[in-house]
Amino acid sequence: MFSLNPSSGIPIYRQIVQQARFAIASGRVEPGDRLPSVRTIATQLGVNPMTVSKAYSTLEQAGVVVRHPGIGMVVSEAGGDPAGAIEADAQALVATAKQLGLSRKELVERINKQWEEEWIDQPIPLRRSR
Amino acid sequence: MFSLNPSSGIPIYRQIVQQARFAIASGRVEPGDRLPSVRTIATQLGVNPMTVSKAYSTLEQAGVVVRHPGIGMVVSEAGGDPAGAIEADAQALVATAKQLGLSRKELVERINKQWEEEWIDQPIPLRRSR
DNA sequence: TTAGGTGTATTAATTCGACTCGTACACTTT
DNA sequence: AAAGTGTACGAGTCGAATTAATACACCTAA
Repeated sequence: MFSLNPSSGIPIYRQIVQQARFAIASGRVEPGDRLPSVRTIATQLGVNPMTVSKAYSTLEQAGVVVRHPGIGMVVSEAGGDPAGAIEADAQALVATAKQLGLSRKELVERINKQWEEEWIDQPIPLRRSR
Repeated sequence: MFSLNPSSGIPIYRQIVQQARFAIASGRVEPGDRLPSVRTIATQLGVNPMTVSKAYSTLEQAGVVVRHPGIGMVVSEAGGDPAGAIEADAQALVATAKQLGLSRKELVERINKQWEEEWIDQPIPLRRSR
């Protein structure tokens, strides 16, 4: 279910997060399904359990997954509401834009522009430059 | 013209960049005006000239300012596109949104919503240019 | 020409956060 | 209990970002 791309430069725990998200988005895993245990994945990937745990914590934080003590991580009903997770970023952006005197319209334009320039994170990572 | 907030955790050179941008956005400094010399600011803030230089380089890179050899840094004609200042925030937001599987439309909606709710201290009175 | 101004290339020291891992622990199921 | 679940805590490593010291190239104005 999970695999690593060591040469990607992308942190292990993020690769796990991405792949889990992709698995859910594609329907390969459905709400109510259990994800593999921390140790299962850790052994499979040759990685420390804590690293996998960090990935799971991230997913839980995002509401993608629910922790069931003694059982494991289960995909949540909605698969997580994305809106909450971007709250902080959105807030920062709007605040800065207002300080600079940008209009709402101009800000939205900027977002649209950025949207096209930006890559979509794929399960198989790509090189990002800045 | 410039001041530092040591407890903010924001790097010195970025504080300078930010303040210069606000000064321009608010009309306190206009296109054609000269910014204080590197050493003037450095002395005033008790900082190394290179730190100020880095701020200026950043501004030049963004097209906010033009380098006049032997003279100094002068605010460019357009004063730079204010939208450039939110580049970083916009990028972060879009990246997060995409990772969460949000559509462009949904993201824009979120922004609009945030725009209504948000009102934060605005350090500097603003003036829309152009 | 030269004195005094401009910004900066180079290099190095330092800080700081992200990432990973080892270990031990609390907890639930069976 | 025994065997499974996830995790708190701490330490180690690594690299990027930040700041500084110094010396330099350049332009202006007298």
